[in-house]
Amino acid sequence: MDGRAGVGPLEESVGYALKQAASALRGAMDAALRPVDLTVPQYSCLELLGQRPGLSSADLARGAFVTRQAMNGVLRGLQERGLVTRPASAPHGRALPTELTPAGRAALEAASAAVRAVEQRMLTALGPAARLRLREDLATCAGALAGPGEGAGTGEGAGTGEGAGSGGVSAGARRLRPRRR
Amino acid sequence: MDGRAGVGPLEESVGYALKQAASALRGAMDAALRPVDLTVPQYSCLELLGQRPGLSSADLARGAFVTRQAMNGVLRGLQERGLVTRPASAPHGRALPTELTPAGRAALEAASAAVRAVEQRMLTALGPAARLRLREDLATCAGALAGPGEGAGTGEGAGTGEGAGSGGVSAGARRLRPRRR
DNA sequence: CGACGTGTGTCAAGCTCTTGACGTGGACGG
DNA sequence: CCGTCCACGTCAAGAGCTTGACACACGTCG
Repeated sequence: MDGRAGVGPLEESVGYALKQAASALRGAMDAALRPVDLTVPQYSCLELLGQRPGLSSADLARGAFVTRQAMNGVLRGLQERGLVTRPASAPHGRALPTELTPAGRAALEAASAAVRAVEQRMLTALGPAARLRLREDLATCAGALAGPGEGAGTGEGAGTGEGAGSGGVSAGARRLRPRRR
Repeated sequence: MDGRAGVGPLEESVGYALKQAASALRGAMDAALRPVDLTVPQYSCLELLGQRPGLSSADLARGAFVTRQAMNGVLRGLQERGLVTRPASAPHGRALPTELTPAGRAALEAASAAVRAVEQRMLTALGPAARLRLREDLATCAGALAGPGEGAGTGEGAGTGEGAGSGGVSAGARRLRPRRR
């Protein structure tokens, strides 16, 4: 550990800072969710279902930034625990609308409180305006990265307004497996 | 997929936006690094070594936000490919200082260009001031999350200044699994 | 001088997630 | 009316990472 190498370009990279913050957030969330016996994907799933009941497995997967298979496994585990319910037959297409059970809602409430505390701690040094701007900038970055990779929606992506919502979870969440063809 | 459920609190959460941006960035980086036959951890390792030669495996692990074992596996693969060199015996402690080979430096150059392009695309809608502020805010968030596991107070400095550098990689890169005992 | 704590490298095991491919049900478009 | 395309769900396999535990070296303190 010599005193060489001050701050390199690494610390100047936004991507590195993003990875660092995401890693720290994930670790803190994992630690906070451990007492509730929930992993981060499981919590994401519950939170998604709490705010948008009736989502399908694929929608949840996109919302939690994992693959459909992973979300299916998570969903299966939650279902075995009695936290979510899925009808055996699809009412409309092939999508099975998932919903929270009372137990699931209770678990979500506890987990959400813990996660909210973590997020507050993360943002403790930032003012309200800075938080809002940070959120918007992150969404902008994600939107800018989602578009040109394959050629989906090109129009927006830069504005502060997130014009999503009509679809399942968020229009900007199409990554992680689209596979151009 | 009916047109229900506008934008929920999910879109208002900074943590969610952070996860979204990190996921998009990782996907884009993975796609950009595929032609070079490098994974994201491998690239992180090379980039770290390129900017701070002589780092040990543990230092690299902290810098890439993975465990020592994972970084050791990455390092082994890179060493087999002839991209990095590690002395068989430790000169000082037990730490083996790793360095880049010419081939590794060449691979790093190509990969770094691809990653830089991705980062530029990600930040295409943000001005220089916004980028700098985003980077600082992210570092602040990571710092605020790194310190207090659950015991320390909330009043952590976490200013914009990153007073790290003398040690391995960055002082803010706390352990991935401290596990107090 | 010897004991302790810290940090590092390594082995082994387990798990989760990703990648790849398949079959099926609905929605267009000819 | 039928063919094509797209989306959802599922199975199987593989790789990657994390967890847990061990042995060794250095610095420090009693």
